Amino acid sequence: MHDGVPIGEAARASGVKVPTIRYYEQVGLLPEPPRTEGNRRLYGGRHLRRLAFIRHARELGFEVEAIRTLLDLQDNPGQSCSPADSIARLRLKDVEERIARLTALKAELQRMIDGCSHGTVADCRVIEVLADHGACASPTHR
Amino acid sequence: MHDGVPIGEAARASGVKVPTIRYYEQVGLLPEPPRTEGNRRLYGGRHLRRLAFIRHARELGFEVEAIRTLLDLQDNPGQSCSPADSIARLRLKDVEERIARLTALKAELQRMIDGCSHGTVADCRVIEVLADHGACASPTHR
DNA sequence: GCTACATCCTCTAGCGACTAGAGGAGCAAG
DNA sequence: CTTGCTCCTCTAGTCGCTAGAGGATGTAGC
Repeated sequence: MHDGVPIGEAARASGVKVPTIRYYEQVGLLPEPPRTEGNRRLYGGRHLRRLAFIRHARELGFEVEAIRTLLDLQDNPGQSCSPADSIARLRLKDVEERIARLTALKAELQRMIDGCSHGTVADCRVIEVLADHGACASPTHR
Repeated sequence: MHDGVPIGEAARASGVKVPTIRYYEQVGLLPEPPRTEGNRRLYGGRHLRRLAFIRHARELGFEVEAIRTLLDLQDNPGQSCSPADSIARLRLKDVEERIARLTALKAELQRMIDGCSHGTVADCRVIEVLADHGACASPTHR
């Protein structure tokens, strides 16, 4: 029965950097852990699990505000999960939109690069396309 | 022969917001235009073309620093275009990586959402997957 | 006990690319 | 001459951290 691990070990265990952990505490995602006599944070299993949750959610691109809501839901498991569901759906929609935009960008960049004759800037396709949107395939990127 | 348009019209013409145009001037992407007696900026064709260039480059996701280089190149058209080429290639690589990551995320989010039984949080798949990375298909997202 | 060194603490400031807002001046139309 | 729009400068805020200063605490070896 020990009373917890220091922040450095929590960082190693979770893959979240030490200052980031303190930042999560500061913005209220992670509750303040107990401290040692010497004022050092001691993280127990509950904190470590919450930290893992946060990290995973951040990896999936959820914003801090969304994670706050998701954590609230996790704390009250009797509620309907539809808020969680809709947060995830919104996130999915966002990801899909990004993919679509980036795919269009990719095509445009590829066209730019493929058309480059490796001469001087004067007849560089990259510069030309940037200067003249009309020379661009997709008028609606971004 | 007129001497230029005010910033609001430049904004409408370019699709760049007024404060953003001023910001570009501040960080040195857009040269300071002449002013009227009443101290208002007046943009001529040269400025508007440069603004369009910047906008298009930003839409393609180039960073301000990269755009600075690209504009320098455009100003000296006798040089080799290989710096422009390599900036564009780096950008393409970045876009490709993002697409790959987002595609993995999309799959994970989809799985989450599809598994959601729309009951309570207690057995919500969304919350569960976030809490337990082991339940996640791709351990290497992001 | 003493020294070295790692780890921890708080606090402030910086990143990129804007965006928002305060507080005021200029200008065109009625 | 007033209304209402556009414009000006300036500062501060956004997001999610990250870096660094300056100091306290903890641990291992001698």
